[in-house]
Amino acid sequence: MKESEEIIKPDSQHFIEQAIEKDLAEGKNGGRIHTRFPPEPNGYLHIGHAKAICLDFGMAEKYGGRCNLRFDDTNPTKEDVEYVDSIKEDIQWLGFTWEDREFYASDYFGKLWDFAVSLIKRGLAYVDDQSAEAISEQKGTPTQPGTESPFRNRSAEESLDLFYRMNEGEFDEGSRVLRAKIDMASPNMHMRDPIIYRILKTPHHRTGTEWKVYPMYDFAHGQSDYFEGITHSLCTLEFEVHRPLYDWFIDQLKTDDYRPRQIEFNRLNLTYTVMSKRKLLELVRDGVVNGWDDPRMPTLCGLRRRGYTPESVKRFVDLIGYTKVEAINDVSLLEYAIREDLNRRAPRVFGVLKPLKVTITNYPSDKVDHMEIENNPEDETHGKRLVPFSRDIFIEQDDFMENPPHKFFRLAPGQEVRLKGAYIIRCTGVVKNGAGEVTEVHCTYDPETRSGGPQADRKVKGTLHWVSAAHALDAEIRLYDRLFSDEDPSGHKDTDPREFLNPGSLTVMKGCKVEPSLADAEPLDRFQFQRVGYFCVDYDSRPGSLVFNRTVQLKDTWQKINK
RNA sequence: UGCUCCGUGGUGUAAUUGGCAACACGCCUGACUCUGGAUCAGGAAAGUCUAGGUUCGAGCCCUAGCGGAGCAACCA
Repeated sequence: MKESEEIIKPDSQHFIEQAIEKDLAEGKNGGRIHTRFPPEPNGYLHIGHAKAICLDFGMAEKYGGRCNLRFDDTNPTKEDVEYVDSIKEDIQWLGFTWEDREFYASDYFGKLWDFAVSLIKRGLAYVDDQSAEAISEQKGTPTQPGTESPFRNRSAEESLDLFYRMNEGEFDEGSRVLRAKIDMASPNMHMRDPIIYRILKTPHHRTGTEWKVYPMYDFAHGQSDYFEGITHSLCTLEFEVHRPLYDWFIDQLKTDDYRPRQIEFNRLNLTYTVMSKRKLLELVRDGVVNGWDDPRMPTLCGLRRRGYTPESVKRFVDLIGYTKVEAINDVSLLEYAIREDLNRRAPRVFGVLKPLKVTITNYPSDKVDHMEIENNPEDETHGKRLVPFSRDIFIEQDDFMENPPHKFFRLAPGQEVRLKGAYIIRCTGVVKNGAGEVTEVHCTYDPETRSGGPQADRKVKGTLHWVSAAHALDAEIRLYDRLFSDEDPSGHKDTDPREFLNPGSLTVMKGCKVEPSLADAEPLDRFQFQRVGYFCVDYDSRPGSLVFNRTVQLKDTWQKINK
């Protein structure tokens, strides 16, 4: 009688949700929630960015707010429109939208300039004429305070004049910078009169040659947040020490109660790969992989080409959570996420990677039958398809052994197996080549055992996938393994991650045989090759020369037993 | 010899905010199965980095230590 008392325990909240709810409860920022995803357009997005994207857009969604897309394009020497487009594509692929809120830090160059001018006038910024080396030396070290620049106390008028001339192109790159005047003795290195503007004469991908000075990250990020009305600026842990500076600039800028708040969370690390843009760029540049979208890459375009679904990526991100602990997440959890998703939605088909010819000696040579086979045993609404069956078929080489070990449930001389969706066959003999290798297997079939037939329920140990030799389509199948053989390739101080590159990360299989229903498969179509794994049609695939990528193997108990 | 952050099964996270350490992945058993997949049932696995303290009671609060990470680009 107490059914209604069942305890509905809300999902536990991570620390950022807790912080947001506390801000909401305290009535901060008028109850508004506004986040932003701020990539620098200098590379392709990877799964670590997906973690940030899911948080930024996810928090906005959950609390009825908005999330802006903002390109952090303050360094024209590294950035390019090529990246802008790919970033937008990847965010959309994940299923998030920024609607019309596509912004650029470069949109604010004017406002940022005005703010810098204001700081100079208030005696809070100055132009420093020293070299990068001199400034760096005066900065001190984490354990020693810095010393003040000889230009630190020059007049606001002089700094202002110089700052204007810097932007007119009068001075060379590196000859002068604008610095915030804070505290050269601060225990926080970032507060030791940080450089906020530098001279850069490379044209900017959006503003061209309009500017000769560009704001540094620290001078652009918080202020951009402020200009956009961002309430929660979520970023990764390494920016923790930047937060006092973020707050310092906001303090100089704010005019009322509104203020954006930076909160840091742990970056995503995955086992057996590298995640820094720099290292990924090197792999691409040096041809270690075939581009940013190589299916072995942890980039979103790589995962997409590999056959990952956006849902599986989001599910994975959801599983790992957000904390402040620097963790390394197991790729096998990612693989679990894609298997879970594809198990539910991927149509089953037959694909034979290493074909072994089987002749069913008592099956008429001119007969072709069509077997009706379910597309997905998990969900009968996926319907059925017809698969041609004939006297000559291919099975997987691994599914036959002349001298099988104990517990080998597959085909062997004298043994019976079921051909999935067709008949039970018995091996009656083998044909060998000169080297003594089995090149063909002879079997007989039992017509009574046809699926749905009178003897269909007869138990046999194994069920094999197969394709009719005359009807099968040739395919190239690319098998992928981990790019690195070490769990944490960048975790070794004195060893280049490349020392751990896995030479077998790509295996190209040619002459594979797949069932004819795959003739019209298009790039990115996903299938389960039954008993083998999940596969996805590659961009290189053409009608008549199909190419598949293996997304992930099926769990394979037999393989495990054999180890 | 500084500052900031972080230490919970193998891994990633929880713990009603001071009240019986839980969940997922992985692993092991068994059942079922026309995928050695999936599914279902069960199991092993941490006593919360260490030492003190506060408290009736500490994973949670305090102190000290140990360990790890980040911080000295005119990168973000």
